[in-house]
Amino acid sequence: MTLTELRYIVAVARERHFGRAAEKSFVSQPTLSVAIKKLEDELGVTLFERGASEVAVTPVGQRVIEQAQRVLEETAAIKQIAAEGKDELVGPLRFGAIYTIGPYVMPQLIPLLHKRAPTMPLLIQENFTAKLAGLLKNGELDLILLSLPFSEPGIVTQAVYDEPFRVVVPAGHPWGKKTRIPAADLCAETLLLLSSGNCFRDQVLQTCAGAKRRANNGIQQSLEGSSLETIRHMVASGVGITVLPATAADAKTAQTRLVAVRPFAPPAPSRRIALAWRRSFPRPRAVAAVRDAILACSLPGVTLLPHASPTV
Amino acid sequence: MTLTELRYIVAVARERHFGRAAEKSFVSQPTLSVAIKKLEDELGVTLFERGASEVAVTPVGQRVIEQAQRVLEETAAIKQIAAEGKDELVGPLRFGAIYTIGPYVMPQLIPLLHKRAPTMPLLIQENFTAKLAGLLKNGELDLILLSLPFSEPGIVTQAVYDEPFRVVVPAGHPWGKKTRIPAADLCAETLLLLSSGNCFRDQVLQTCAGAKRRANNGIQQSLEGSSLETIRHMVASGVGITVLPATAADAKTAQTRLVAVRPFAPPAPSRRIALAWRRSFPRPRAVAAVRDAILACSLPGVTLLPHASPTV
DNA sequence: TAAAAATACTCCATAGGTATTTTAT
DNA sequence: ATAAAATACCTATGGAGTATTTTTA
Repeated sequence: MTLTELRYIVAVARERHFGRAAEKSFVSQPTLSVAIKKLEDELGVTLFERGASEVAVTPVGQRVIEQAQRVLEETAAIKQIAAEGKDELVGPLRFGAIYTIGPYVMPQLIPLLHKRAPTMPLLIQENFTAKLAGLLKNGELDLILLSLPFSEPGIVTQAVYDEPFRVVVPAGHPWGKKTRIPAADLCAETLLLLSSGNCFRDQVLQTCAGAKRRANNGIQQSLEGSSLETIRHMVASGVGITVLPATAADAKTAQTRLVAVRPFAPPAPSRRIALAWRRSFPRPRAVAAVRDAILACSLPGVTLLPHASPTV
Repeated sequence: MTLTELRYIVAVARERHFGRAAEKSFVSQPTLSVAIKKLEDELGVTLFERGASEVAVTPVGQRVIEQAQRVLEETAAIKQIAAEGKDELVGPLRFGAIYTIGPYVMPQLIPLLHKRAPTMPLLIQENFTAKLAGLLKNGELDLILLSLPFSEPGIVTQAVYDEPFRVVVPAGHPWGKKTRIPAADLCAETLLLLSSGNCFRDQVLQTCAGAKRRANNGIQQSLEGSSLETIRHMVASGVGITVLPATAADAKTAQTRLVAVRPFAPPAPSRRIALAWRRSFPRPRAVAAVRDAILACSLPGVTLLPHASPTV
């Protein structure tokens, strides 16, 4: 049984005439006759009573044809569904970001993307890189925003922007008068850091480790804060100093006057932020839309990388 | 889009593995891959995300596959309907008989056929030959029982039995003592006949006309009765004599003692009763079942013709 | 005789197979 | 290195065509 055969019997039932039905079906009359005979043989029933100059539908034929019409309608619905799903910017996109990016990008990104792709709601989740990577791989997330380096089999990444680190000290701290802070200077200070599991923590430690090698010094102490915002509060209250990504450091908050934000002296440490998705994820245009929207956000201090190539 | 392709995507969605889905579908893995790619191209959407060692269904794919399952279910229903309609002895048979046969055959035929083919209800109708022929030709009846000769384009007839005519006279009538009545004797009598339109009336008149040619006599008078039963009542009450088919004449009724039934002298006039159906009517076994059932009825005086061939 | 469906045959598109390559783990 | 899907290529079924015959009104 084929859908074509079903279309044929419906046509004959409508026209009650093989020749006319063939015309309407854009095939020759013998094609139609043969196909219908084949279907009748397969079903083991006679669908049409062929009288000279008149074709009548048998009672079984009537029921078969009604059912055939139902099949054809449901088939048309498949095309309809596919057509609706064709636009990659339609349908929810499950989007994840690491804790140290989400709070500073999402507030700008969400309204912008909602304007650009109103039929693509974002389902957003913040978590650690490792957790997001797992969700991405098993298909519970479609796209994640994280910090490089990141490499997983089957996952494509594409850099979006570079984000320099900033030194954040309490207002009145002596460094507040310096224009640029050398990385090595940090090693002698009490640094407030995120709890382990956050990649940014490791990046800051690496920065100091790199500086340490050159300066032969060590970080004396590092208190742990649960989020960048908590850490900034801690800095504002004079507990210590910290290093924050530019988007977090430059964010305007109530504590803005209680802290001083200073850039590093070259070579300024930074992190490279990238999007990551499954190589097989079938909505490249959705990814591109998110990427373009991120690039269009005015993120303080970052260097946009609009021409970065995707990397496996 | 083909039903086979739909079966394939449903299989892959079930197995989440092309190779296993191919096995379950009894085709090779490349066959499946190619078919699914073809469908995806046709629909313009990606149905499956192929990751190494895992196949995931895309959101559109999910909806397409659910719809595909619906299509396949409806398709299975067609086979179901056909299978149910396959038995020709299932489903109503629209059956007609002329006025002069129906009342004498149906009472025996209906219960017998109900026993033999309980799933084939008879929708019965009595009428004149001409009316039944019209209904048969335009498909409002499937099968009719009538008296030959009968010839219509596209209609097949098959004789079932020969039924001799009988002379019916009031009790006490002088012919009651005769064993056999020559047809020519009728011409001098007042004959009670059916109204015109009944083929039996014409057959009786023809019988007498034939006898008349030999005997040079004419029927003096013919009163019209609306049915054979009415006519028999009229004979019983002495209004006249009549000619009835054997099944009508020999039927046991309250008037049995008030009339005498006598056979004709050879050559005994008779009528040949036949079934008629459209040449294209697709239930020959249903026709055969009715025919066999009629032959199995104990109809008084008739000569069964179990080996008569169908005639166009 | 005319009109319609069935049949005969021919052809080619394509569904399906086997062998192989590509890809990702 | 292994497992899975994709690709390449070949074959054969059968869908569709034209021409013709059969059938019936």
